[in-house]
Amino acid sequence: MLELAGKLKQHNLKVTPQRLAIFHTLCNTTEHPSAETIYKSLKETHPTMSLATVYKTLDALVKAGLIKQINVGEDLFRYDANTDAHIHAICRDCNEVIDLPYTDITNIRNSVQSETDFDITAEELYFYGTCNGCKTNKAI
Amino acid sequence: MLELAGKLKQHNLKVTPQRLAIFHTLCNTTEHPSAETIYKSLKETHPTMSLATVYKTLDALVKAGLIKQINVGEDLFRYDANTDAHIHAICRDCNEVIDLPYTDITNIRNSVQSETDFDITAEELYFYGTCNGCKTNKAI
DNA sequence: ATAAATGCAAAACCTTTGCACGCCT
DNA sequence: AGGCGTGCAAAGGTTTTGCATTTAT
Repeated sequence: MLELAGKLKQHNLKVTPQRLAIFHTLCNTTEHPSAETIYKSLKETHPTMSLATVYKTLDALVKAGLIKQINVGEDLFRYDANTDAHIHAICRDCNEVIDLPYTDITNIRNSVQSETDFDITAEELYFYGTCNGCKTNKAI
Repeated sequence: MLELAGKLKQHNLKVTPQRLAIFHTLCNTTEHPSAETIYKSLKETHPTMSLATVYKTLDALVKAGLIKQINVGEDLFRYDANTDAHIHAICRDCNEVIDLPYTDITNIRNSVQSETDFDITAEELYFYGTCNGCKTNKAI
C-alpha cells in the first residue's frame, strides 16, 4: 500500500483514502473492471464513495500513466493496472478479458512505421474468441 | 450501387433508400465515420433520415457481416466497410483513423492460441501515434 | 492557509427501444 | 395482406460537470 501512496505523490496527486482504495483495487485484480464495478466493490468498505470520484480518480491515474484505459468493444471503458505492453484476449460469450504474455510485435510495428508517416507511440492488440470455460459449457 | 442492393438481398435485408445511402456512404469513405457523422452527411440529401434508422441499419449491416464496428478508444463507435483483415492507425491529435495494409500476424495468433485455451475467431490491432500532418503542424 | 479532492445532483452524450405509420413484396 | 422498415419521442446507460463542503499538504 505504501508504494501506491508513493506513486501518487510522484505524480503530484494528493493521497486520499479514496484514491488509495481505487488504485489498490485495480492493482489486485486481473478482471479489468469498469468504473461501475470498482464503485460497487468499494461500496461496502467505503460507504461514502461516490461514482463521480471513481471516474475522476481513474482519469487522474490514466493521465499519470499509472493505469491504462481499455475498450474491448463494449459501450463502457475498462481499466488495467498492468501498464506493461501486453495482449488482451476477450471471450465473446462471458466478456472475460485476460492478459496474455507479451509477444513481440516489433516486426509489425517497424513495417507499419516504414509504410506510413505515423510516429507510433502505443499499440493495442486484441484477440476475440471463446474461452475454455465457455467452450466447455457449450459442449454440454 | 447495384452490387450494394444485391449484398443486402443476399442477407435477407430489404433494399430501402436509407439502407443504400448509409451503405454507400460507408463504402465510399476512408474516414471510419460514427453513426452521427453518417447521419449528418446524409441529412442534406435525405432530409427525413432519422438517427435511429442509421443506428438500426448499421446494426443490421454489422450482423450481416457487411461492415465492421470498431472502437479506437473514444466513447463512440465507428464503422468500417473494409471487412478484410487489416490494421488501424489512430492519430492522437486529430483522431484520424487510417487503414494499413494487413501485415500477417499469424505467428502471434498461433503462439497465443497455444498459450491459452481460447478459440480465436478475430483480432484487432491498433497503433496509436501522431500522423504526418499533425507532426508537421507541431513543428511550425 | 491554500489548493485540491470529494460527493451530490444535474446534465451531457451516445445508443437503444416502443410504437404508430408507411412501404415493399 | 402481411411483415418489415422508418421516424419520432422517450428511455436507458455511461460518463462528465458544477458547486458547496471537506480534506491533504
